[in-house]
Amino acid sequence: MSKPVALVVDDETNILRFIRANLIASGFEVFSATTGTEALEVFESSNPDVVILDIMLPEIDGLEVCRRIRNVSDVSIIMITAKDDIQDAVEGLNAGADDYVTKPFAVEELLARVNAVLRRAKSNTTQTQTDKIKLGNLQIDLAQRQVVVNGKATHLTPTEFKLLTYLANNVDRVVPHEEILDAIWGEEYWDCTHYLRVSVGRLRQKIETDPGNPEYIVTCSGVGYMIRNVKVNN
Amino acid sequence: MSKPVALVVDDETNILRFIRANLIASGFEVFSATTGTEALEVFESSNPDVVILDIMLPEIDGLEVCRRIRNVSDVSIIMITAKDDIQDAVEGLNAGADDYVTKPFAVEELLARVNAVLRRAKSNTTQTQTDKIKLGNLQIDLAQRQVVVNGKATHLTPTEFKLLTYLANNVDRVVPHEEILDAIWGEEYWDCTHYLRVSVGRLRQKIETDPGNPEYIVTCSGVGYMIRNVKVNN
DNA sequence: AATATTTTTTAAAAAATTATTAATATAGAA
DNA sequence: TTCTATATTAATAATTTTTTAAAAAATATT
Repeated sequence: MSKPVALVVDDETNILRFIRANLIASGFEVFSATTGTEALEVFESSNPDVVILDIMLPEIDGLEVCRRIRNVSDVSIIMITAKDDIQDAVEGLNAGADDYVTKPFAVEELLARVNAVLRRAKSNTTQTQTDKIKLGNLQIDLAQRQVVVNGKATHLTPTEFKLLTYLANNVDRVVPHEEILDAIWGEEYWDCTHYLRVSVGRLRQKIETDPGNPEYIVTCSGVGYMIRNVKVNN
Repeated sequence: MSKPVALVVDDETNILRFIRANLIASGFEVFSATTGTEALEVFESSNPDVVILDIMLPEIDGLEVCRRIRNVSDVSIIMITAKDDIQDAVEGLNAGADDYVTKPFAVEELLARVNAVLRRAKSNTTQTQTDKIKLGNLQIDLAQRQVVVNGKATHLTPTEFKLLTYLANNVDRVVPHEEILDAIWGEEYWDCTHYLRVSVGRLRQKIETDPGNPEYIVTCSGVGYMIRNVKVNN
């Protein structure tokens, strides 16, 4: 593999330079940004393996940047937060960060976190992330975030896509409502089966030949949903 | 299923009483301890589903208790830590805790965490539990929540499924009506043998070759039902 | 064998769960 | 800002599952 790519976002240029230098010394290719808006732009173009993100930022704050990145990517994110501000850290994790370090920090600590997070990310991707999942006549293209049903490309909304891939990663297993809600909407939504129902309904409209008699996503009354690897005859 | 068991460890007896009361109100069976040493003893004997653990404890501190429990068990552990002490929280998670709440906390928050942690733990076990039970020509597919009889898959309703797996986990033993009702419907239904009869009837329709002369689920008049591991000749 | 008890079967009513639809709210993009 | 796509919410229709009750069959008891 070539050099890992890091994106560092901090408005204090001293700190930014400092982190940059150390990451480069550790063998990273480093991009940087000093505002939230710039961060999102650079993120698009640099496609980093890890993002190091200060919470205090002008324009769009770090939490918001984190959420937006999370919306479109599973990249590793480490937040930098002021010491003793546990609230920030917790919010960061809720917004989808993988870890955080408190300011001021020793470089070694930051590097250790970065490496730990990358290690975890790597072991996850080798396990789960093939870039295409096939289920009968259904193809899920994880990279392009679209599905191909009977050869026809179909656009899915973010929620629909997450829902479909979650189920697809658990083929032939009834996944309980709670678990799906946990995974897609977040733990605090475990109760909101109605969200799930509406989304499953829309997803069926898009991927099932006859949405009223679903082939792929079958419902298990009282329990949850299961996606089936349907047999096709060719 | 019977009540979930919680172990609460705190040296401040006011807080302890407070948490106890709320957990009991939420349907938990609660054990408690006020020191680290006592906590480890009670843990052994009570075998709880979740441990709520204050970090500040006399004798052995909460972190150490957490580590020692982790050494021998995968039970869910929630740490209670002083507000703003982010270091504690981080160490707690490193020591193997599943979550933490900061003091002072609202009861609702603690209960929400407890339930979230238990939900996660539960969904993990359903995933890992062996995914098939075989009894002669009968296969119970735990992941897909269906039975396969002579190669033909049949869908089961929640009650039917619970009933069948309960019996299957007690092969070749007559399970008394009362016990089944306790386990499937709940202890307040121990009396409702008619529910059981109807359900057994429907289950037989689905799994027996000749429901009138059941091979698998045999009835023991006046006592209960037994599922048999029938021999097949191949 | 006759009677009582227990169990099975059946069907209908009731309850719970799920699907569908449409209106409203929200977020991101032009 | 306004526009567009998406998500949430709520109401209602459809379906599935459970409960209830009663009659028929089987089993046990006297």
